[in-house]
Amino acid sequence: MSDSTARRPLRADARRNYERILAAAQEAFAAHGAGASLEEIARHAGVGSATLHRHFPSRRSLLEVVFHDRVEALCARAQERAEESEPGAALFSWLGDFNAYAAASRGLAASLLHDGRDTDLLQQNDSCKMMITNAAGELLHAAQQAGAVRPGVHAEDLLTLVSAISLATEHHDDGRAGRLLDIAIDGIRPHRHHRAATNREAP
Amino acid sequence: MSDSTARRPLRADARRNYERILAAAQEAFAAHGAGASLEEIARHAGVGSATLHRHFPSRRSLLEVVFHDRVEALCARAQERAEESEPGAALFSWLGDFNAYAAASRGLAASLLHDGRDTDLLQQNDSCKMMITNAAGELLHAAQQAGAVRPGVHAEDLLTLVSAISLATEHHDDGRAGRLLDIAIDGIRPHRHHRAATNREAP
DNA sequence: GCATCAAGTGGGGTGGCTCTTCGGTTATCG
DNA sequence: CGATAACCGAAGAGCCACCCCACTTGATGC
Repeated sequence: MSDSTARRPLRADARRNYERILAAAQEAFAAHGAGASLEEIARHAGVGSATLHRHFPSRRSLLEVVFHDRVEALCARAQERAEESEPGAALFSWLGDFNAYAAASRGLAASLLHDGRDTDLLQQNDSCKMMITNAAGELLHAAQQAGAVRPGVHAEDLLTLVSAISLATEHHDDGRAGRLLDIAIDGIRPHRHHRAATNREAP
Repeated sequence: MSDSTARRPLRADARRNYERILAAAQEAFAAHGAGASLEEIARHAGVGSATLHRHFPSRRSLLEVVFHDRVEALCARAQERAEESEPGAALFSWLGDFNAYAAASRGLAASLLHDGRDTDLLQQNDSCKMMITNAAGELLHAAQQAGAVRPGVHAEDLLTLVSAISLATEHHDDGRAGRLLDIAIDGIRPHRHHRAATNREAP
């Protein structure tokens, strides 16, 4: 194994500041979204902005750590869903979980879509995105095996879609997110025969 | 009718600057998205930033005018689609048009989702959003009448969904936008009888 | 205990952004 | 051609992310 988490014991005050920044960031992102002021976070944590930038070289790296625990819980939830339901239902209800998590912690969806322009070239450490993609991928694969989802759909596409929905509905308090998610879920269900081109069923 | 377009003849140099700013903005938004620097736009237009802010009090108002022509064309396209195809096909192909337009002019999708936080309270002049919502609404209504789209879907929801897809896929050059759009379209189609839970069609 | 010193810190600087103010310029009209 | 109101942009206020460097402090060996 690599020594990624404990490269060097990290001095006590440094660790303390690290945690303070994290707490302040969690609060700020929840209150003002993923674009919250980093300087404000540093101020609220009682450290200089230089300290924040040393611990977290980019806004993205901060988001990554802040959301890590939550993402881990979400992935664990995927496991539970897989065990307690049949594949199709497991995937669909987990997508609901995802949406709920994204709504509860603003900025998560934006962070997952990650616009690419932030870190420009280094994109190896987007562990959150990878964790979720993997979790979604397993549920999706099982659902496809069971015939509850049609084969053409890929995990990344699905994740992009629900992230996009969560991001777009972040500011609407009506049930829009749920309705759009339902549309998306119906959209990945298998086609039932595609009967004829035009249907002329009079209601 | 009101005198909205010609309240007062507008001095010649003012009109000239107005057009220059618009041209520079079009270019900048296309190059850097809806968040492009206003100062950079002013610089590139050869005017002071004060002039830009006088003509366009908010970023949103600038986006509105820049995209107005394009949006008008898109709405006209909706009319054409309605006349040349049956209702369902008209809506679905127009959604493709929408996506193509959004991809061609970056920032349009972001502008339509408009996050709300920009102008905060005054939202009466989002004419672009209204024009598109109306155009989509007509196509949608016709499609629902014809039974090609299920009744529960609302125009605003549909617009939010496709805007979200366009925005999320803005940075991906693979066919992701098209695939997600297909999912969305399948998602608004009427359920076909809901026959049994699992289908067992052997191909 | 205490001296040593690298790891860690934050004040302050740089440059960029949005948006406003205000004295000077200029198109327009009598 | 002169008056005047419309129009202009340089300069500045108040944000922001990010960086440099002299100073502080926790860890460690004696």
